[in-house]
Amino acid sequence: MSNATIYDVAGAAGVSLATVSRVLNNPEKVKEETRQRVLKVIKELGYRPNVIARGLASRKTTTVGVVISDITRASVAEMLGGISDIAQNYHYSIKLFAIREDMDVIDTLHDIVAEQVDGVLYLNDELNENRVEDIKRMFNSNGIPFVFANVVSDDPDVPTVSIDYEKAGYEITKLLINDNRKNVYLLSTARRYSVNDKKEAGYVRAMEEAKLEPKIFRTSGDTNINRQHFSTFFSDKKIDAAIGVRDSIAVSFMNIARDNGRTIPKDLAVAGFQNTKYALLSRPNLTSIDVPVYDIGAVSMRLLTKLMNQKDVDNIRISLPHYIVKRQSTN
Amino acid sequence: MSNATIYDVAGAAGVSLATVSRVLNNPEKVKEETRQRVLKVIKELGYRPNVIARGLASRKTTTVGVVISDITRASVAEMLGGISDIAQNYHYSIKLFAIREDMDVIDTLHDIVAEQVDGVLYLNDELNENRVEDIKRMFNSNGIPFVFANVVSDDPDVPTVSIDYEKAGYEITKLLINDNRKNVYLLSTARRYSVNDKKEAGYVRAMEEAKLEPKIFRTSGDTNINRQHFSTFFSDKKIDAAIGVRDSIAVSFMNIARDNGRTIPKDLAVAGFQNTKYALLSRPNLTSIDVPVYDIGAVSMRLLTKLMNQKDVDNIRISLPHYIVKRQSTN
DNA sequence: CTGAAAGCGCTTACAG
DNA sequence: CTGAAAGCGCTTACAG
Repeated sequence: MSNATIYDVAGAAGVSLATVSRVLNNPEKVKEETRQRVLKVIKELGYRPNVIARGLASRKTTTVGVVISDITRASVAEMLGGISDIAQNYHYSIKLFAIREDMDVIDTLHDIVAEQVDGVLYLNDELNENRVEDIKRMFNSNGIPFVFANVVSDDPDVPTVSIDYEKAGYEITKLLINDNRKNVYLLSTARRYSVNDKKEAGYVRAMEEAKLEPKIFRTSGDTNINRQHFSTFFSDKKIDAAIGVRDSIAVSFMNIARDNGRTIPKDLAVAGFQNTKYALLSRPNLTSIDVPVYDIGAVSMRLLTKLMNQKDVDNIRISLPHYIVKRQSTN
Repeated sequence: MSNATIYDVAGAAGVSLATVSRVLNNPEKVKEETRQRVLKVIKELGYRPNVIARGLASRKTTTVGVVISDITRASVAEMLGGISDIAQNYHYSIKLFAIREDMDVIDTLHDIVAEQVDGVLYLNDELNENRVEDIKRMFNSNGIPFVFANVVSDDPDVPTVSIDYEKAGYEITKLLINDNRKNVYLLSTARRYSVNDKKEAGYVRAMEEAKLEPKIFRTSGDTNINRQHFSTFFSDKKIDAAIGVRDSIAVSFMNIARDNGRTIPKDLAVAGFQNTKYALLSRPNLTSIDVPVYDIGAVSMRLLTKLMNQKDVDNIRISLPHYIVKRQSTN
C-alpha cells in the first residue's frame, strides 16, 4: 500500500508539505540535512507523488500524447520502442491515441487537448498537406508542442523527423538502372500518402534522368496484393525490375513473378522499402532501403522534449540517414 | 482555444458549477430545461472537462495502463489495436508502459501505481509463474484491477485472456502425425516462456499418444535463427516435419531446409504459430495456428472494464478459440 | 432539482 | 532555508 500522501511524509519528517515538495522538485533549495531526513521518510513510507495532483497543480502532466493512424503498420511498433525509451529517460509517460478510419481527426485532437498532455507526437503519414496544416493550427492555438514522426511535409514551420524519401527513391531506382535495367516499375499504393509521393518523385527523377519512361503501378492491399491485378501483368508488359514502396508489396510481387516463371534477379530485380523482417524471410532475400524507424521515434521524442521545455531548437526539421541493404533480389 | 473551465460554463449558463458537473456526469439528475441550457453553453464555448482535475477529484482517471514487455513483437501492435478500439468505446485512455530488459519490473509497477490508472492490462509474457504472483500481489495490494492478455498462468485467481496453447500444440502436432510423419520436431525458443511451455506440452502429449519420440530443439533468435545451429541438422537427423513456436522461426527453418535440398512439404512438412503475415509471404505458404490476437486485446480490455466497475464477472479466465490455417507447407 | 462548501494531493509565489 | 496559504479545475456529499 504505497498510498502515503505528501502530508504523511511532511508529518513524519516534521516539515511542511512545501518542503517535501521542494525536496522532490527543487532539491537544491533545501538544506542538505533536511533533505536527507525527508528522503529517508519518503523511502520508508514508499511514497510516490500522485502524478494527477501534481499535474493539476503544476499544469504539467509529464505526459506526451502519441497519435497513431494505423497501429498495425509494421513500423509503428518499432517507432514506439524508440519513443518509449527516450520518454523513459526524460520521465515522460505516453498516452496512446489510435485513430481509426471512421473517426473524426479534429475531434480526436480536441480530446487530446482535453487530456492535458504536454506535447504530441504524430506518427506515420497518410497525411496530405491540408491535414498537416489543420493539425498544426489546432495544436498551436492550444499552445501544445508537437512533432511529426515519419511524416513528410513541406511546411518549414512544422517540426518533422523523417528520412529523405525522395532521395531514397532516387537511389534505389538508380541502383537498378545502373544494373542496366530498362523497364523499372514502381509498385505504389492506390491511396496517396505523402511519403509515397516522395518515393515516387525520386523514382521519376532517376528514370527521367536516364531517359527512361517512369511506370507507376498502384495497387491496393499489401501482403495479398491483388493477384488478378497482376495476372496479365507478365504477359502484357515488359518488365525487368520492380520497386515496392513497402517490403510486403515487393515480396508479394516477387512471389507472383516467380509463379509466372520469372527468375529473380536474372529476369527481374526487385527491391523494397523499410528493410523489415519480410525482407529477410523472403526467398531470395530482398534488397531494401533501411529506414531507421527506431531512431525516428527516438529523435522525435527528443526533439519534442526540447520544444516542451522551450529550449532553443536550431533545426525543427530533421532528416535521418538511410542506406540501401543489398541482397539477392538484385545484382 | 478550448480552455474554458467549468466556471466559465457555469457563469454563462447562470448555474452553479455543481450543476454543470451533473450535466456531464449525472444528466438524469438535472431538469431537462436546465440541462439543455448548459449543454448549449458547453457547445458554444467548446468546453471539455480537464481530465486531470476530474481525475483528482473523482479518484478515477478513466485511464488504463498497458504494460508491454517486448513492444516489437509482431502480435503486440494488433493486440493494442483491439485494446484501443474497446477502450475508445468505453472512453478509457491508454497509458503505455514498455518494459525493457534492463528494467526492474517491480519498480515499474510502482510507477504505474503512482500514475493512478484505474486498471492494468499486462501483455505478452516471458513471465514465469513466480513473476505472475509478484504482479498479482502488487496490484491487489493497491486495489488495482488487472488482466493478463496472452499470458498463460495456472493461478485460478488471475484474470487471463488467451487461447488454449496446449490444445493448439496438440492439434498441430496431430495434423502432422496424421499425415504419417514420424520424426516431428518442435522448434522452440531458448528462453522459456509460459506460452511456449504450453505449446511444448501439447506437442509432447500428441507425440507420446502416437508412441513417437518428442524432439524439442531450442533456438535463440528468430528471423535469422542461428544458421550454424542448423548446419549439421539435416545431415545428422532424421526429420520429416517441424513446428515452429513462431511463424518467423518456422519460415526461417523452412528456408534453411530448402537450401539443404529438402522439398516442402514432400520431404519435410512445416507449421507455425500465430498466422502472421510471414506465413503468407513465405514460399510455400505456411500452415499456421491462427491466434486471434486482436480479439485477445479486445476481450481483455472488456474484461478489465468489468473488473474496474466491480461488475460481477462469472469467468475471469477466458480462452478464445483458435484454428489451424492449412496451407502448402503441409499436406 | 439546485447550490454552497469541502476536498482531491499536489505546486508555487509570497513572507519571513 | 522554510512555512502558511492560495489555487489548480473538478466531484460529491450535504442541505434545502
